[in-house]
Amino acid sequence: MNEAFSYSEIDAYVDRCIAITPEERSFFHSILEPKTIERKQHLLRAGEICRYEYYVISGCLRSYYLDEKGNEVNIMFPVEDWWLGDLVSFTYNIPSSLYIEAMEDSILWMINQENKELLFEKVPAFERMFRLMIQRSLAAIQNRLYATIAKTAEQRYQEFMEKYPAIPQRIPQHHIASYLGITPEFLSKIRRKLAS
Amino acid sequence: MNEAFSYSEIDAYVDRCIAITPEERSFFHSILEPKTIERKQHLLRAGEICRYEYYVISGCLRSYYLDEKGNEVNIMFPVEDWWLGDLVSFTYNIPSSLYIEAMEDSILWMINQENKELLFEKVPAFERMFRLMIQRSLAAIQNRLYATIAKTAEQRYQEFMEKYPAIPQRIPQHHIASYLGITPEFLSKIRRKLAS
DNA sequence: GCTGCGCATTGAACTAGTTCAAGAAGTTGC
DNA sequence: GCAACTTCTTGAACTAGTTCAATGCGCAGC
Repeated sequence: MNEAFSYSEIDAYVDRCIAITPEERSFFHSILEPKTIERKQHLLRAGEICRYEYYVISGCLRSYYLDEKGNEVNIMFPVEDWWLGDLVSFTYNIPSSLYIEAMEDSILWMINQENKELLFEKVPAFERMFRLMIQRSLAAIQNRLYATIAKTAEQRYQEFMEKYPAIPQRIPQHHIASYLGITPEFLSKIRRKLAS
Repeated sequence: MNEAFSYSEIDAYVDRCIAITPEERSFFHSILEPKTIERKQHLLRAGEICRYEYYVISGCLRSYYLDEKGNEVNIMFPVEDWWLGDLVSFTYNIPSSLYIEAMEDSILWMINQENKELLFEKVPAFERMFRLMIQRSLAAIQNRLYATIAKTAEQRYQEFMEKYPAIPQRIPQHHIASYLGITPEFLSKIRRKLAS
């Protein structure tokens, strides 16, 4: 295996959530599979079943779906130290409605369903780690929903820039507009206004 | 304890998620505390720490927060067989930003943090049940976010009516407007248009 | 060093949704 | 049976955000 596949980042992630023994850690390592993906390639397409959950070692991706008019609607931009996948598709074995595209060449760990179950069985503490992870996702997406309902696009853009200052250097602006729920043209106008 | 506090609904909920032994079920019952609340009373207010998670045996509630302008923004309308609470406040022991108000006289089971941890320790299967519950919440709120970003208010209203046809009989229309992220006046206009 | 493409910007016309003020209708309290 | 309150509706003026078409700019390919 290539030395780019380091356990140190994901181990640090685990350690921030739960305490495990060296043996448990080895078992965890044994079920992780390495994955590389090139810029512009898709990790998942709508209609496919999401068979893995992914942890980003390095790189930057974009998950999105197509709305009824066929427009891409961006959901998140997973970067280093994030988990991604389509939880619903993964859990219930149903076709995903998401696309996941690499925005940069990216290096990931992945874990399949069967092994995830096996992990929960052997090391129940991981059930907690994944519960905490989902809980954080839930809190984040709740905040985003409330912002979308109750705040103007300008406020949402400013909050996005504060929360993810590094993303705009890695992701084209029209994708950020779609994430914010506005058109690229309107985002451009917001930026002009804020610049003055 | 009043006979209104029946275990049958919550037992059915548990059975749909996990398999447990009679002893485990008894232990689960032993940590449930009964709670009744009258219409217009608050179960939680912003600033308080949410010490319980609640399961609705009967009744109907409303969770909301106040936006920057002081407007109430409705989040959900928990009814029979739903869980509610402020997960973030409950988990991290931080002040909640939510209000929870009873829209009808309601009957609930509640479970506190300490006992929830104890439950996870004694019966790890419950860790799974709560993970599944959060996962479903996550999927639901994701759908709602995408609808809010990519669909018109009219579409969102129609989907709400399909998904929760019983709610409008229990909740005033202006609260539904706030849930949908629009003004009561505009919802009224949508209804007029759809009626014709 | 040109060609073509993806990306950001601009302006004008438009539409979805808001705000405010007023009025009607149903409900609750006493 | 009236008063007070809450809810829903309506219309007119307004604003946030969209759509469409055009322009310019940087940069990758050859």
